[in-house]
Amino acid sequence: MALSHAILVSLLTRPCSGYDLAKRFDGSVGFFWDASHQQIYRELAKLETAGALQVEKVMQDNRPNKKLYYITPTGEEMLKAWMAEPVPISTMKDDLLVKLFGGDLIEQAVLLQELETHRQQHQARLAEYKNIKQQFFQSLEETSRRGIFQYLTLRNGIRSEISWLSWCDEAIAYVKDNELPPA
Amino acid sequence: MALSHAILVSLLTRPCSGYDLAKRFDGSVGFFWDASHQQIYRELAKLETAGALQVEKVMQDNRPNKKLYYITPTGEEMLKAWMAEPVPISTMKDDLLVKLFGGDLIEQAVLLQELETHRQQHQARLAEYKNIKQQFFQSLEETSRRGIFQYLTLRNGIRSEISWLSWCDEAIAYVKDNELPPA
DNA sequence: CCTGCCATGTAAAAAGTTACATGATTCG
DNA sequence: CGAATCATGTAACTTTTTACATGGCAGG
Repeated sequence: MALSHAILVSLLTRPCSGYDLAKRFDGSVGFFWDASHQQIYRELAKLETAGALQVEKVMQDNRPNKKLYYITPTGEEMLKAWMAEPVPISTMKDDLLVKLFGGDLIEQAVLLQELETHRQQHQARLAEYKNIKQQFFQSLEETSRRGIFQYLTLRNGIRSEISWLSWCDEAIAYVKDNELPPA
Repeated sequence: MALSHAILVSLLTRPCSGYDLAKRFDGSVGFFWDASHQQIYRELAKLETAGALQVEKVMQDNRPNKKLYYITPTGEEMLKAWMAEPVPISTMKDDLLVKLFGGDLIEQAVLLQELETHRQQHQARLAEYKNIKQQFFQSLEETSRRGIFQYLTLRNGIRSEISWLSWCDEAIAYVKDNELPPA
């Protein structure tokens, strides 16, 4: 049930439409929670029924009308209640590591290609994160408390990508040059 | 459908029962894939129907009988076929980061407690990983190729936990002492 | 003219979670 | 004597994924 909380927390910053939310889950919020637009629309409907959100229909010319979702006091209470409860540490699910575990089964060139593609994707994400940092967190002294909390989630993403990059290098060195990973 | 692949890759090392598999998904394989025993039993039945696995019933005294699952050539082909296909980089879902994003909503003492609990859990995982390294990867020169691939997945876990620990320190320093995170 | 953006959803299938269910043995 | 380990599953429910569905406007 944490998708609902991710939606609520995202709506704290600024009320928005399902479409906008979906884009956020592809950016900032997407650093720590992933959701498709289908999930989001369904969850928004549920949250509205539960009284956690209020909707305002916005008529538009030249483009489809949209629904703006606002978090209600009830919604904020729900979020706070959840935040007060301890949550378990997240579990991992990573296809690439499953592959690597059986890495000796396939042609090393194929595996190498895959590792290099992944390395590139992590690099791209890191660049994106650094970009956001430049754009929104130029001066931390002037950033609000809420902003700092959001910056901390960004820091987590940056650290994670750096960690992945170094790991990819290790793995690539082994597959490519048979270089043993560090002890 | 990647649970099936995680099971297959795990059965490459050694045929075993659903119960044993569940324990592995709580340890070594669990570093990169999480699954409950219910899921595993269901998936094993499916894989058997698909011809990817063969079962041998083992009668035992003093303890319940069990079913040993072996991967078949068909199963190995399925796994290889999947491994040859590129996989997307994994998406993240982390409750703690959702909480942190809205960190200013709750009492800082509560948040601090949560961060410290998580830090402890990451530390425990790291210790576990290092333990496995000591036990099974003492000498990499003498480790088989397959073993090195498995070691690489362990390295990923170790790197990830180290990264989390440093991040927790940053977050704790902010919540506790109002110390701004690094730019 | 075609692609992509804006904007909303439905429906079916697959995967994952939670709760229930059993029962002997071993260890402290 | 009680808890943990071994060993297997079923059933109901929730969540996620994948595919389908629509339609106007803007820019190259």
